[in-house]
Amino acid sequence: MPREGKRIKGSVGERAEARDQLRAELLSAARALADESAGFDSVTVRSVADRVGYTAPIVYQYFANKRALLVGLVDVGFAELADRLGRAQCPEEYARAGGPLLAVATAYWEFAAENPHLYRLMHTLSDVPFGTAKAPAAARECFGVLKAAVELGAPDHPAAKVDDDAVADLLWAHLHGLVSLTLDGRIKGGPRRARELLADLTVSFVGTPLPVE
Amino acid sequence: MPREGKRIKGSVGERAEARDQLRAELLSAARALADESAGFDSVTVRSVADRVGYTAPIVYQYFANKRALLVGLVDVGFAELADRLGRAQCPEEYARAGGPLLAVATAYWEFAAENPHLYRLMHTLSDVPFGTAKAPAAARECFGVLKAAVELGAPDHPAAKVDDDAVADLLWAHLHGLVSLTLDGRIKGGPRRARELLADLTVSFVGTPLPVE
DNA sequence: GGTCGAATTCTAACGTTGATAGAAAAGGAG
DNA sequence: CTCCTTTTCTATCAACGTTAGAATTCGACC
Repeated sequence: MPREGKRIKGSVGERAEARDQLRAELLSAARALADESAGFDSVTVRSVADRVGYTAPIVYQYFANKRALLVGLVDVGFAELADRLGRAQCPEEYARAGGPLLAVATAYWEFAAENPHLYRLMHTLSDVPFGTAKAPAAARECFGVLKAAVELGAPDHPAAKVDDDAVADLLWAHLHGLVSLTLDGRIKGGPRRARELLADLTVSFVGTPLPVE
Repeated sequence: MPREGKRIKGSVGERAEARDQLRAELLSAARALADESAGFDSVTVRSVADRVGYTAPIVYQYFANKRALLVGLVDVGFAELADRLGRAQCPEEYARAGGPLLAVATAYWEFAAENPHLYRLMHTLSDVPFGTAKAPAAARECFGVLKAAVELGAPDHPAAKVDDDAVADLLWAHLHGLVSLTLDGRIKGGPRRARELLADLTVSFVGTPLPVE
């Protein structure tokens, strides 16, 4: 869709708005290009600019460099993931899915399945750490949902003795591990079977009774 | 270290040997460059060739393209991981580490900690699937070790009902998830705390007794 | 309403990268 | 000593990220 108005114009307020919109269009363009071809390797600065009807240098009016553009997309990704997880975080969804863990795990899985390239980018782009502070707000939000689910769904997990966040960290790691290996084609049987494993992941996470002798 | 003999020479048999050695040197050079700077992004065909005392086109005498060179390194990585896991797979190590799962998990963790860039490459380079067949032999070997450990260490895992490999798949996913997030700097507290989580991962994997009421 | 100035966008170019073609050089075989 | 194969390099290409500076456009002010 080549731009119609082409140049950004209007009063100061209108321009600020138009600038925000073009920034968003650049992000969408990059995302769309990654989806249409095979991943973000084939997304070039020129192709992104082309798709919104501009030439390459326009990108640098909105992002410091290509990497910043991709980091912008990572933020979008976490925002969408947070939204999806948030919608799973309510008693109705907990009940419908069969428990807090399953509800949250399913939401996580579905986001990754519907946005494989974006998901991969979110974990491929290094130096976007979010150990504690400095993390994108959306990422902390995601973590919060996982933590809430874990407190209800696996209150007696052994990792709880490490600290308050440990169990949620572990759940995130488990989800990411399964999703990541699946996207990489490293789980035999593909997404279908991996989806089954996801259910058992949550089952084992709440704690399996040891055989009583 | 610029080459000394420079040109490959000698009788037919000697040349085959020398070719194999140069191939290995190219792989080592790429690996070393990744370790010295920050990851494989800064590894260029020219820099690899330079490091072994040749010019860029030499690489294409040994690998179809840059990607093939990196895939070669992935194979090296899985071979080393298989070796390390294999050394953990014996009754002595099982006992020393506190069970088969801990032994295997520790070996996995240590490999990743000592070779972060290579580990990342092994999971970043897409289209190197090993769902079932076609997988590098070393990767199947790794899986075999995990499977053996799981059969001893978590015989009653709920995922066992999916199929024979399900529990091992899950363990691999859990290990990869924690390692991967740690390398990405996404676990607060860094490797130190993540290492603790690893222990609890295995504890919860064998099955936590539910509180008996 | 015409002019000024700031904002926006493009053209042109640079250095680097992966990759290829073809020339050059080197060594074994007869 | 000459030939022929193998090995290696020089030169070059197109594509990429990025930047400088020119050109254009439009709102604002007199």
